Amino acid sequence: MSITERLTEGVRTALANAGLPEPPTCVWEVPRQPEHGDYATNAAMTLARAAKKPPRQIAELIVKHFPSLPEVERLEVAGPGFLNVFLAPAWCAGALREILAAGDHYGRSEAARGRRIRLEFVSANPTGPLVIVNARAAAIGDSLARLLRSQGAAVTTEYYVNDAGTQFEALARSFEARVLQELGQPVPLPDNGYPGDYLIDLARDYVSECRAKGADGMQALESRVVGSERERLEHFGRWAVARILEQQRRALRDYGVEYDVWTSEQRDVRDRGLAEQALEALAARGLTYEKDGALWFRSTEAGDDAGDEKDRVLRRSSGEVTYFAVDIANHHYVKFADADRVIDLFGPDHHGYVPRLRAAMQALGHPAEAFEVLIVQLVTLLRDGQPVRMSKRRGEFVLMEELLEEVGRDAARFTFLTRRHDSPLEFDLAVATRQSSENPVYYVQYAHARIRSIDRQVGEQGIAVPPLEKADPSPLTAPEEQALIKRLLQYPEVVRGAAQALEPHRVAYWLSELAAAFHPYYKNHRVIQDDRRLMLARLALCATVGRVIRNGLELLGVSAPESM
RNA sequence: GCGCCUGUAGCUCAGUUGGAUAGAGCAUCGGACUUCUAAUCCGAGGGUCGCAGGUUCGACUCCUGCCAGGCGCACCA
Repeated sequence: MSITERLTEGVRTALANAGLPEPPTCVWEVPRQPEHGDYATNAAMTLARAAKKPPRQIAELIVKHFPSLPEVERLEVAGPGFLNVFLAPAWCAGALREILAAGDHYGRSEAARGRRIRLEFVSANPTGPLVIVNARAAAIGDSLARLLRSQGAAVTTEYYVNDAGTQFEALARSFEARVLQELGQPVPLPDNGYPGDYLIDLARDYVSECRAKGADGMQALESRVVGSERERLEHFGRWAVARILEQQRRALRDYGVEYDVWTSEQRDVRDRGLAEQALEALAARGLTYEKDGALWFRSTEAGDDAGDEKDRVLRRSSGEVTYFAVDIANHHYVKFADADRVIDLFGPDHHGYVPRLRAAMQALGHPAEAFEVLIVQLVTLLRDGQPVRMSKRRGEFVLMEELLEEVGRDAARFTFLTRRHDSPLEFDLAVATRQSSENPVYYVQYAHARIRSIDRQVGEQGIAVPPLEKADPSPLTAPEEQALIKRLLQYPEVVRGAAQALEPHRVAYWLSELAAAFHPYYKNHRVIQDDRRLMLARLALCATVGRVIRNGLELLGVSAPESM
């Protein structure tokens, strides 16, 4: 049980003893000012109306009837009715040993045990390489998966491959044109084609691979380019998608992001006839109608509050199902098949699409809270203060690989994770590169490296150290030491809060604060010294800080270096 | 025109689900290395929380209306 849970229990007991009603919730916060205690609650103020007593009086009653707990040194009533809790130093120091014993388990919980979560992120069209905003979504999505798993949830991460439909065809046509150009034929790039140089490179690869197979290969190629349109698009499209997907997968792997599932729109949804099945399910609920030869979804009736009060097409008059229809099927039959909660990370260009998808999910019987969409806002890339224009269509962009090369994986991930996902982000490449040594990520990592360095010194000096989780922490009486320990005790609740709110940036900020508490301590107090009892206690404290930094950085997918 | 996101220190961003005197990093200025790593530490300056109302014991946080920027409003995805 966490500290705040214990405190909440104490408050409830006190209220019961005092004959007062219980609050619906008891929210604890860590006050900004140390003199306001280690934890504070406004329970008395929220109770004032129901109890018909002034807040301060209620708080006094809580203090009077509060049970004796080993965690608590004293309680104070302050301000308009705050209840401030001061933790007992001896208990805090003792908790250090429990953290060390918990090891990489510290910060984990079973709060989400039994929850099955499907988490989709990045899912860029397989029509080009990944770019910077994809790196942002990858960092957030991957960290979310780690956070949710740390709370016991069974998370399946998914990359949805949009390998069908209009954009797939555009890619296929563009690639075919590049192949023909490579063969010396002066064919133009189609309208709405993809002009990027990467397709020229791919076409060159394609042709040289055919050539490498000798006469057979070239013959196969020649028969391909004269096939029916459907055959040609299928062949060139599949080939290009497979290559581009492989590039994307490699870039993500270099970034430390691996997926559990790569869903193919064509293979896993369309070929299984799930779209038609979804349309029937909606029709059975009376939520579709025919108009102008097309099949429509009664979006507004189903709760689509996008504001434009328009119904949405599910099947075009041409007979083709829309992306929307396929997506409904994907969510309903594929994602929800083995999950009770579905989370999608979308770009801001898709936010208008969310209400209709949400409406469709609810129409198909999924509770509103079971389907969540996080909008990951755009990254404005600056180079020397000037915005870098990016357009996949015009073939101008900064690749995810280039970002990694310039600023590094850890710095890139940490930077993305120090912003809320729904906040637009400015990323100045020149600044990030030039000032990389002053990036907050290095501040946190350096704290870890310093701790490791102490361990190395201990080893080199031949100092015998018994298992630190059994060390006596009572010599840790300095204010900085007490403050560090109390901060370490907050970690599990920070992680839980971040997981619950789907906000990994909370962990990143908290780690910076932990490092900010450690560095001055390191400066002012020598760990290795003659007083053996004190040294062992400090070694235990440092080991705990190092452990928590490792655990926290792991949740962000950032490495904890042994030395820097 | 309608909808979504954003607006907090010179810059980039946090702000604990409505709490106490609004914070961090960078940048600027001034100090600290004979000692476990100076990618560090100590100190200083810097604010009409876009604007105006409202809700209440209390508002950066919630509501309404404006202003500014970004994005979206297809039988595209």
